[in-house]
Amino acid sequence: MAKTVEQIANDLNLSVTTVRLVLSGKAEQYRISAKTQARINAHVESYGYILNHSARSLKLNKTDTLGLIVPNISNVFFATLAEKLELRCRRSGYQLMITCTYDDVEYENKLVKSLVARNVDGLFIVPATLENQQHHLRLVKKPVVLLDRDFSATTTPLVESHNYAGGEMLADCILNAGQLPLWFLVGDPQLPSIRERIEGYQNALKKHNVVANNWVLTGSGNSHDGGYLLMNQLLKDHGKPHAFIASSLPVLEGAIEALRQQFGFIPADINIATFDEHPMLGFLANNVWSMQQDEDRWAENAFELMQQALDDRPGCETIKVPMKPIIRKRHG
Amino acid sequence: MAKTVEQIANDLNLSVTTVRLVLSGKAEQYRISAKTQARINAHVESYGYILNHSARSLKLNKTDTLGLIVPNISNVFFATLAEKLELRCRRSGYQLMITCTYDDVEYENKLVKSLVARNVDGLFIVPATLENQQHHLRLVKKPVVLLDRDFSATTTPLVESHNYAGGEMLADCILNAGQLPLWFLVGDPQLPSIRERIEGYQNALKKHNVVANNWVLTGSGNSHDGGYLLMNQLLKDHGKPHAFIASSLPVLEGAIEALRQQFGFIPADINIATFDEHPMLGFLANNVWSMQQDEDRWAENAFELMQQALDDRPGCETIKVPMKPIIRKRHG
DNA sequence: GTGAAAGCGCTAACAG
DNA sequence: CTGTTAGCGCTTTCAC
Repeated sequence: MAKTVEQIANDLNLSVTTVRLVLSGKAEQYRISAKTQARINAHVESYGYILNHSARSLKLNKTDTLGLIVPNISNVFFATLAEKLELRCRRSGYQLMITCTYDDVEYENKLVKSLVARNVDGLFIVPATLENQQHHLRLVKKPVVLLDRDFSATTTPLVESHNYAGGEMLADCILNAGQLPLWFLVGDPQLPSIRERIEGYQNALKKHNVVANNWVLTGSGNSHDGGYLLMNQLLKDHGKPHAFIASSLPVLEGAIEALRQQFGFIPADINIATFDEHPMLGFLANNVWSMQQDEDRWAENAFELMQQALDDRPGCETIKVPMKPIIRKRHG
Repeated sequence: MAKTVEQIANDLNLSVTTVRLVLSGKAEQYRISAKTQARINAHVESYGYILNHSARSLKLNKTDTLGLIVPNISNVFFATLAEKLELRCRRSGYQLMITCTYDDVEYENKLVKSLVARNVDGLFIVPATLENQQHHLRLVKKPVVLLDRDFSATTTPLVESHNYAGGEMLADCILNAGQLPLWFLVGDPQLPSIRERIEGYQNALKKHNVVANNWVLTGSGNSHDGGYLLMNQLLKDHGKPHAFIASSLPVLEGAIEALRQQFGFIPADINIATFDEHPMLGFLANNVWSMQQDEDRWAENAFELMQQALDDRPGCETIKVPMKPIIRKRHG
């Protein structure tokens, strides 16, 4: 496996320029003789050639690589988003570097630094906090597109779901089914996306002329354990709920586990709503409403914003992607 | 933001060596004067410094980056594996580059090339086929660790689950519950891992003195749709099953959907077993046995093998990681 | 049609 | 304790 252009040139007694021109498909343009082309092609055929990106990017100061920083990738939403975004980037010749912070703010800062050091051409980031976000924007001189969390205080391009409308729509669906109170189990009330969902929910209540009395239960952490604790608290204080909304799938998982543990089974008459969609929601016997986020459109929009920034056509849009309700009706 | 070491050196009227030594923490070792150190640190404090990895890797011919190629990352197992592996790599100072093939063999080859061009120090690969695997091993001169699929015909290090034992154990569990026939819905019978699971299952039947009569149903594709078609075929040919095993979660999802569609609900008396674990399996009212793969140990072992190869202590082990059964008993 | 050479930012070896 | 220099493989510019 011949390595460098120079080696090929030496082997063939040609100059690097000549070899480069045919390797980069500009043979015709510079009218390299057919014989020379053939010699070079034959050599590559037998020894191979793989361009050295490190050298290229050192020279050109670009890597054709973009970075993605998400909290974690075992979360289906982020996993799907990462996948779609990788596909979209690749379609335009970029390799996407997917990394996770594991909800560690320190780690997140380090990741940004690591990716910048690796000379990525741009960065997609789901920031954990406003402070993190500002840290990144200060540090990174390359294009940045923020995802999922609008802490505002910035003119950086951003893509998120239309959380307010989503919250309202989801609450609306389940309110139409008529059971009250409608609890809202919230994993992480600090996040702007979650706050918007809560506001949407509250507006739906208002439109239905329902007076809520502290039906929003907030806990610590957008996780299985968070949901478990929230549901146990709910059971203890108010008994079996008739209807509830979970702020995310992990929270729902925990909540369901608490129910199972309390009753020995999952009471099928509880109306359940959740943000994010997963085929396994079909495993529940209950009425289930889920609010699906459209990762395809996220990816498309996020890449479009990145492309603009890379092309030096600034733009500082915030794009809100609509969510879509999925309905699973209980039997009978 | 001062950029290069050389710039800092110029600004401060020092030489690059001096600056480098303090930047790389070797100030004490080379007894750089406290004053010089202070000047340099102050400069970095105010203007910042981020090492240029492209230049470093061009010089050292290493990138401190490892590549991971999996079929897709929206599959929980691979997502979790990727996450654990990223953590493990990072713990030893490597950045992991996670990429997906989307089950496209051409794409897989391109990815290998792309990562090699980007000069990764080593590659973790879940190969789609034997041909792919051999293609990669021929092309890649860097260390490779194979994952999940033992097409054999190689002496390359490999990590997989102990699929035979897992298949046997899972079948054993559900056979103890006593309902026959015990169907096996298989998404992708070509894969060596799946074949081993089938063999384990068959051995369990033998040990239970059960004579099976074509209870293994194979379809096309390890996917939701694959499972859906398999279950519909089963329903058509043999009516409602009493017990079945799904070869993976996507297959199970499809199978459950078919059941729901047929009966309007999921008959809770069907005994269900599946490979791979997910908290949402707890949403089912049925008896559910799942076989959990231990991603932590996968990550640990895979990195260990990689480390060995990077250190030039070859080794050509195949490591089989045990699986663990999770049992969810139906109420009452 | 082909060649020669500079330089991207870093590291390592050697020189004082 | 600090400075100088060559060179990693590529691209670009200019020269013949």
